[in-house]
Amino acid sequence: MPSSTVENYLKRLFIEQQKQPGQLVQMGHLAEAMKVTAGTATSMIKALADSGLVDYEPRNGVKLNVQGEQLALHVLRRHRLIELFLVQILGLDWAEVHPEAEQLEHAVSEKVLERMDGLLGRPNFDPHGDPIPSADGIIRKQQLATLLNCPRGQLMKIARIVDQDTDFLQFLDRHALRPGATLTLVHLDTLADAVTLQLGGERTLVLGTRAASKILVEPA
Amino acid sequence: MPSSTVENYLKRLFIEQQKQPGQLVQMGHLAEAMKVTAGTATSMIKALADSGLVDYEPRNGVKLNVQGEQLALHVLRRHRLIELFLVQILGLDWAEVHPEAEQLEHAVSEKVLERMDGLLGRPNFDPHGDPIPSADGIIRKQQLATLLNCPRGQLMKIARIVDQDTDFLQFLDRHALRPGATLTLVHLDTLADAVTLQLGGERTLVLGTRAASKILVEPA
DNA sequence: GCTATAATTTTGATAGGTCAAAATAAAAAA
DNA sequence: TTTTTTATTTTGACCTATCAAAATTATAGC
Ligand SMILES: [Mn+2]
Ligand SMILES: [Mn+2]
Ligand SMILES: [Mn+2]
Ligand SMILES: [Mn+2]
Repeated sequence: MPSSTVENYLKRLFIEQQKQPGQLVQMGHLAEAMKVTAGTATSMIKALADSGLVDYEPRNGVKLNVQGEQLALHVLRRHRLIELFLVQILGLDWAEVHPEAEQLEHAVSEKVLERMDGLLGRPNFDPHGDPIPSADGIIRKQQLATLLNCPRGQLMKIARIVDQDTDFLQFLDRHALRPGATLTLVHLDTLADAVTLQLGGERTLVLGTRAASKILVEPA
Repeated sequence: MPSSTVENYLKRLFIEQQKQPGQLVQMGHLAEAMKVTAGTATSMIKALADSGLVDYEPRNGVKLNVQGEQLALHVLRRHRLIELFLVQILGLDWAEVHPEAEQLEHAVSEKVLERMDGLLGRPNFDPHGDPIPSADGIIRKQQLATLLNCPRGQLMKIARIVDQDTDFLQFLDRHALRPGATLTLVHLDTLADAVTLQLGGERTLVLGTRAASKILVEPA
């Protein structure tokens, strides 16, 4: 049985790998993401390599192998199902479920997870629009535009938010920018580094490109 | 924040203390209950004493102090509320929720617990009939008879089962012996070390005194 | 009161995770 | 091609939790 530390590393590796497909994850990058020192990351990765969960190229980087990826997807499934459960069944705020799920994902058994899944009606997406891997470890990868590269002047629907920071999510929530909400990209000003959005009614909102790139949309 | 190991020791101390009120819990007894060696228990208890959670008399035994007891009650509350949640909301079997709760009790936040409590309607008892401590750490102590010392020939209601072993609980369940069920103590045979029970209908059941003493009842 | 026995505590080790600081290797700059 | 900078790995330590085995009490028996 993998420890929760191991589960966290695997999950993190999967997520970082997806951001730069094909490439190895650098030690420094991993250490930063896990909030540990580089030396700690190195020794952990060596242990994971010994357990046959990752391919490690010293001084080069690391990637999940097939077995590690399956495990990571399993943890990710638990995390995301739990998030949805907390929102749908217990009525927690979607902006604050991430840290809760971060703990619970290591404590929930297969049996309990299966019940949650059933109760939720075998959902495909979590409250942030992140896809939920299937029980057999398959994840649908979506091809979504960001608010920076989506068509201008066209009504779009928010599909996913790729940031788990509670304060950021609460900010979005205050402007009703949640998965499912619709909006239009009015203007992208590269010099000002900002986008102008048309929300419901007359409301207009200006976001910096950093923030805008975290909002993934699809045609409404 | 106490580690889950610390939480488990405190909970165990509380439960063992209740079995022999007033007395100190012996190291050997604690070690046995925690399934660790005596040396491990000793060093853990010394650590708990240093953290100001228990009163430790070397060579004599240990007991929770006020602070430790509050913490223990808090863990017990989490454990029991979770058990009820698993049965009522997720539909798990009451015979198998204990080990699940044993993990979840360390991962559930106050916020999540509060939602569970609300959803369950502020319950007072868990699926085994164990009382659930209140949020401010008060536990009602019940004065219940066992199937060994309850009045004979009188209809009794099962109030509580004081054993968490899944196989034993499933055995009870097969005979419909669950909290809330009614039955009559027909005969207690001290020589045969057994009791004869009258269940619903014509059904009769003979239990050894060891098993019978784990079934707590009250007048129906 | 002395001895055998049982319970408890100590000691020395190990495993998992972590950090700070030193050593090393690779990449970039000069 | 050297030198400097940056990233990675190693080393030495520490903390929590655990065990096995040795040392130390207490307790009971005689
Ligand atoms: Mn986690
Ligand atoms: Mn999510
Ligand atoms: Mn526990
Ligand atoms: Mn219970």
